Amino acid sequence: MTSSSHPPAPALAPLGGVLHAPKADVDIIRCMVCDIRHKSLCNSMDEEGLAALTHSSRQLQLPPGTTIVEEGEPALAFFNVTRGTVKLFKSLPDGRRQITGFADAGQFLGLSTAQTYSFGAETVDNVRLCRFMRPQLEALLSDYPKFERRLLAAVTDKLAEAQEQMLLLGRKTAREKVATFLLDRMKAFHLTANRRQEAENLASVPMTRVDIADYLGLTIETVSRTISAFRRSLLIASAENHRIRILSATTLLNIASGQKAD
Amino acid sequence: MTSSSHPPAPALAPLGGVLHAPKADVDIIRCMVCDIRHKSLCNSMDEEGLAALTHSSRQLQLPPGTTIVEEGEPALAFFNVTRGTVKLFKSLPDGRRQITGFADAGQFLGLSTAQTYSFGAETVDNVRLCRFMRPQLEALLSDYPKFERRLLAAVTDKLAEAQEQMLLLGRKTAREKVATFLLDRMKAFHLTANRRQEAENLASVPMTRVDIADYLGLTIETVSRTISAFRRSLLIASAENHRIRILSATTLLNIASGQKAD
DNA sequence: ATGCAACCTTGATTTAGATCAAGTCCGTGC
DNA sequence: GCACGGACTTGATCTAAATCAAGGTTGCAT
Repeated sequence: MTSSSHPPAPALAPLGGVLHAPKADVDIIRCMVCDIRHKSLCNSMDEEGLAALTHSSRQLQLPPGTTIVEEGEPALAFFNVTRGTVKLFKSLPDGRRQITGFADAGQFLGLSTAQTYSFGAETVDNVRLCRFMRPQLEALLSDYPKFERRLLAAVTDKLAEAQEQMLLLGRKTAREKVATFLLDRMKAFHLTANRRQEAENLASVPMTRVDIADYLGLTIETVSRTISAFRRSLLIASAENHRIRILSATTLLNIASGQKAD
Repeated sequence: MTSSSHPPAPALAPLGGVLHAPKADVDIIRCMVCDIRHKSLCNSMDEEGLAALTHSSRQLQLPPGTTIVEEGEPALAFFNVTRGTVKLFKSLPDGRRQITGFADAGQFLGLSTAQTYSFGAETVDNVRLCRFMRPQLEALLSDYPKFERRLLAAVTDKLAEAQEQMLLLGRKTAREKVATFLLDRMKAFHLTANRRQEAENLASVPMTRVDIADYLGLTIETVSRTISAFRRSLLIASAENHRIRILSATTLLNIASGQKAD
């Protein structure tokens, strides 16, 4: 079994990275002009609610490899990703790591009922996110029932996703895992991209092979070999900017769901 | 990789199994006298709320192997388990199955934002549960903010559990998986048991080896061999009534968390 | 433009756990 | 009390993916 060690843990910025000095008169309408608002929790808010959201949060911009949440640290804040991709993970004492999910723009992270976070979170690429301190978040939940209901729905969806991922980790082959991953990254790109993609069938893969392996419960070598095999079979092709072009989504879908077809 | 086939699917009772003809005058205080109320969502309710819960739900009693929820069927109801153990699972078209969790007394199941259930659920042993139809559940959420907040917390906890299980499935060895499972079943038994256990260190294991294997992402043979090895090492011993006695919880804990100690 | 470092790919070999194959145990009905 | 069937155990063998081991790419800093 694998024992992927921690990444080099680059300069844990203490989350001070507030975006361009939040001039009150600019920041007051932040949520109202947010371009991914409609794809996030925030779409449950009316104008007044959006003002409250803006007040309750700070916007942060963080470079790749920044720690957002540290496993075991006090769970003080809740985050909404508005740009880029965040990885969530859990680790064993000896360094083995499981990435439990990637949060792309529009996704939240940081919920916890315990005093401390049971998981870690780190930026994959350049990330922008809104941080809500816990008391503020709780006030919002109480003041805006629609927001609370929306959060309940969002967590319920995350749970369904987690169950899907358990099926993948427990019962799929390496080939099936990688095919599933590529299709998921294509879906994520479709949801995330603003402009109707010049070319649809693209998947955004900003994470390294190590991250993919730790997400799929494989080693980097197996991930690399499997992707190479898909490329050789002309199911996918590389594209610029950490993108992969999906040449045959239907075939990948068959593979992902366990039909041995190819 | 495994290909555990479906269990014999015994006589899918159409969920008519209402407990002893619900005489209105008995059923009206059902929730008030419920002995596991304090261990469930329902502990968020005051007296009035409990009456509302009783009104909004029906109590069912189901024998082992009964289907509660069928993957892909309309998500019409939400359930609270009050007795026994339910297994939740997802399947691949070829029959491979992943059990995503066991719901013991006090746990809920059946939440979904989609029109249909993305998972199946089946009784493991004799199960008693309360069924809430979706419209009734939604009314409760709106009428009792504390209940909604409690549900949000419960789903958040389930998500944390799911992440822990992903770590197990993706990165733990067979030995570590089985040790983790046994400890979890001990915790579950402590939470569930009413009388302070005559002897503490017992784990309740009502499910078959097939279920355990499908939960841990292993085969029944590997589960069996690993349990035998633990027994030989005197870490555990069999007990009556589908119970296992944990002889060295600390050693199991070390194994479960990846220290190679024994 | 060059050299380094991180990341990725490919090949050879090993191994943990799957698969195949008998049994054994245990509870239930006759 | 016996035999049938389902659940479990144990052993022998196989294999998918891990591990070990080189290279090859790429992008950035000098």
